[in-house]
Formats: sequence, structure tokens, C-alpha cells
Amino acid sequence: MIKKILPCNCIECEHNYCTPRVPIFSTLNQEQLSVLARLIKHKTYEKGQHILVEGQQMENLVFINKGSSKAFKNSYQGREQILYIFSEGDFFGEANLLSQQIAPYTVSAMTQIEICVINKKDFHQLLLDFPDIGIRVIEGLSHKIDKLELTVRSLTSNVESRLNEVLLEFSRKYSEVHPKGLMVNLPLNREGIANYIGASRETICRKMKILENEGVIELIGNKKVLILNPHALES
Amino acid sequence: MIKKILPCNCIECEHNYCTPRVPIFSTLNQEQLSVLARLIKHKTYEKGQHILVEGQQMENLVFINKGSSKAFKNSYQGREQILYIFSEGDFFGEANLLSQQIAPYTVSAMTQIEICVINKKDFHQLLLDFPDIGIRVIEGLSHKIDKLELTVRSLTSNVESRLNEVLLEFSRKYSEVHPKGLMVNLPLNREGIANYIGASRETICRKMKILENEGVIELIGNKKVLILNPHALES
DNA sequence: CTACAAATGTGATTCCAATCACATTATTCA
DNA sequence: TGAATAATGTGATTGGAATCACATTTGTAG
Repeated sequence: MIKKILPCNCIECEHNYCTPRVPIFSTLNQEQLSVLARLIKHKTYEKGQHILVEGQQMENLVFINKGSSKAFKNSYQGREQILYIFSEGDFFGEANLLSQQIAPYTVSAMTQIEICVINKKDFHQLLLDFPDIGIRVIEGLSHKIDKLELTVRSLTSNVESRLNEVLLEFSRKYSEVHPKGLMVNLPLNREGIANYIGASRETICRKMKILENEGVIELIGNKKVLILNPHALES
Repeated sequence: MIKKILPCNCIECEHNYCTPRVPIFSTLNQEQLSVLARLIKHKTYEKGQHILVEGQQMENLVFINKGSSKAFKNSYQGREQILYIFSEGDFFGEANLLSQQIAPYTVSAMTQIEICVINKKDFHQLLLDFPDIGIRVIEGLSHKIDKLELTVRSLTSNVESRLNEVLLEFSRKYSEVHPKGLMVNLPLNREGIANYIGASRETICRKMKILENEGVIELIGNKKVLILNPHALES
């Protein structure tokens, strides 16, 4: 009979699960991770719950540990403008590091989600103690900016190009290889995609049908898309 | 007769003109500024010259010292999508701090422009030595993100709202008080505004005329706009 | 101050995508 | 598995903004 190994319940072990997943902390050594572990709290949210609400005071920096969530602003016409889909390794809440800022968007769990939370004052001190982390944060923010700049450019083009782009984006993050191409697990439904690229649900349906008729993709139920010809999306 | 004071030509003095203008360096003390001064080089560009070209390798972080420039991507239809108007105190080139990244946009001088340049390796070391600066950079990037997020939202609304927003933005940065309201010195011509908000030149002309007929603004030649009723733009 | 070039204004037309209104299909959960 | 509910598909119509074409005005350089 195999000897049963007792789980260790110390803070470090508990966080060994979360800290290595967050790129920002990837350069820290064991000692530094230990300091960090004492500052972090874990939380879990159920699908549909709000992790942050637009306009609220922000007290924390939040790292996504598991699951995915959408970040959106309420647009002028009352629709949701989805800005980001946050999943494992992403973080948000950096906007309020020094200034007292209010949340620029609502973050809502799209699946059950596990997050790491760190108080902004603690994080501020962490940055002063470990400049490495600051550089990592700067990198993370730069990536966010890159993505936003691409979004801005794509928003000025037509729906077709934007849809192509978003399908490619999803294929990078949420797909598995498949004998006929790439099987994408859509993180958003048609309406979500519409809100992400600033179009209407109906237009998304129509454009996706067109892509299907052209043999570029294949719609598998409502939640999957099989990309047969990724190259055709890169025009 | 007043005794003539000889100008001091030491590095510190030369940079006393530039470093205090850059918010990122505003928390540094005299000694730190002295270290910084040795790393900075000055350059001047004439109107129309390119400070950075999309796709090029980026070697430096650039701070705008005087004058203004536009940053744009070439959009799919061959048009310019203007992303930013950089002027005094703004910086760009942060995207390449660690990774070898290529320029995501072209930056072109719209007036004669003076810039401070710092090599990315030097800047990297500076961040490790002075974590304060890192925090300032994070703040600067956060502001950029805020602005981009607002842009993304506004791009999904109609041209009228976007034009209103951009007029308010210009009035904050490029206006003087005037007995009848705010006199704005437009940093972009009609076509530039169109490329900034993702519309056509003709539509901008038409919408501006409508605002003029409504008594909200007054067009003064091609380069100025007098905002008579700023409140009407804030809908 | 004039002439030339560049930028702007404006009508007519076209087109892409939003909206409205339902039929149809997927998914969920008891 | 089989309703019940949610999501998607699709036609008809409308509307906002792009495009085309050219007149007019403004700015500029000599």
C-alpha cells in the first residue's frame, strides 16, 4: 500500500500554485516569492459574477489564475463594449497604482474563475523593493497597449476584417489541433463577438455564414468553430 | 550697464531645460538628474520628418521636449490611422524595453520638434537603479491605456460623438481663452481629424458645419475653431 | 499683392451594416 | 430524454457615412 502524503498547508505551498502562473512574478527567486506569498489573497467567483464594477474604487491589483472573464465598458447606446478577455496569467487594476482611480470597466466572470489579489499599497512597496517586477509590469502594460492599438486600427476597417482578426486571435488562445484544421472553443457567443468588435449580432451571424460558405470555417454548434483555412483569414 | 552672465555649458545645465518637463523624471533629486543627464541625447527634427518609422527596429525611448508630432499606423485601405498626438512631456518607445520589438507606428513631426533620446539599455539600468522611475513609467503607460480604452469605446459610436470628443480633447491641450469662448489651434487639418477618428474628410466637414449652424462652434479659417458652447459637446 | 497650390465645402449617389421582426436550431436542466 | 429557454439564422427595410465629382475658399510663396 502506498504511503499517503499529507498536504502541506503553509502559505508558500498554497501560493506555489498561483505565483508561477503569473508572468510578472516569473523572475522572482524563492525568497522573494516567499515575501510575495504573504501579501496575496485568493478568491473564487462563479460564472456571471462581477469581479470589478465600472466606476467603483479600485483597491487591488488582480491576477487571473484560472478561468476567463470579460472586461467591458457600457457604451453610449447602452451596449457592452468588450475591451479585453482576461484569462490565465493576465492581470488588471494597474491603473490605480498611485492615483486614486476608479475602475474604467466592469470585469465579469465568464466561467468559474480563481484570482490572486494584492493590495495596491503592498504592490507599490513590492515595486520599490524589487525593480524587476516593475519592469515586468511595464512589459505587461506594453503588450496591453500593443493590443489596444491594433484594436483601434481594426475598428476603423470593415466588419469582415475585424471578424477575421478576432477569429485568428481566438485561434491563438483557445484552440486545439484537429485533423481538418484548428478547433476553436469560442470564449464569446455571437452577441459577445459583436460587442467585442463593435458590430451587431446579426451582422456577425451573416459574416460567419459567408466564411462557412467560402469553406474557410465550419460552424460546430454554437460554441465551436473549425478553422479550415487560417491563411484566408489573414488578408 | 548690466553685467552679462555667461551661459554655462555643462551637461547638467544643458539638460535642465529638458528633464524637468518630463513627468517621468519629476521625482528625481539633483544627484539622480545628474546621472540621467549623461545618458540623454538631444535631437531636433523639421516639420514633416519621421522620428520613427513603422516596422523599424527601436533602439531608444523618446521624450518630446518641444513641438508636436503624430503617431499613425497605415490602415488596410492605405489610409493613416492616427493613434496619438504627442506633444511636450509625452514619451514613446516603451514597447521595446526588454524584448526586441519593432515600431508599431510611424511618428512624424507636425511642427519643428525637439526630443530627448535615451538608449533602451541605459533606461533599463536606470529602472533597476531608481524604482521610482519605473513607477512613473507605469503611471504614464496607464494613462495611455486609459486614453486608448476611451478611444476604443468612442470608435464604436457615431461620427458626431467622436467629433465632439475630439474637439473637447483639442480644447484641453491646444486652446486659449477668448472673450466668446475657447479659441482652439487645431493640431490637425480636416483630413487629419478624419484619420484620427476613423471617418472621411467630407463627413468631418459636414459635421463641423452642422455644429457651426447650431451655434456650438465657429470656424476661423482652416486652422482655428472657436468653441462657443463647450457644454453642448459633452453629450 | 498676386497667383498658384492646397485645403475645404457641398451635392448626388452608393453601399455597408444596423435595426426590426420572426423562424429555426442549440443547449440546458429537471 | 424532452420540454423550456436561450441563442442563432435570415429576410426586409432603413439609415449613416463613404465615395465620387467638382466648386469654392484659404493659405502660401514669390
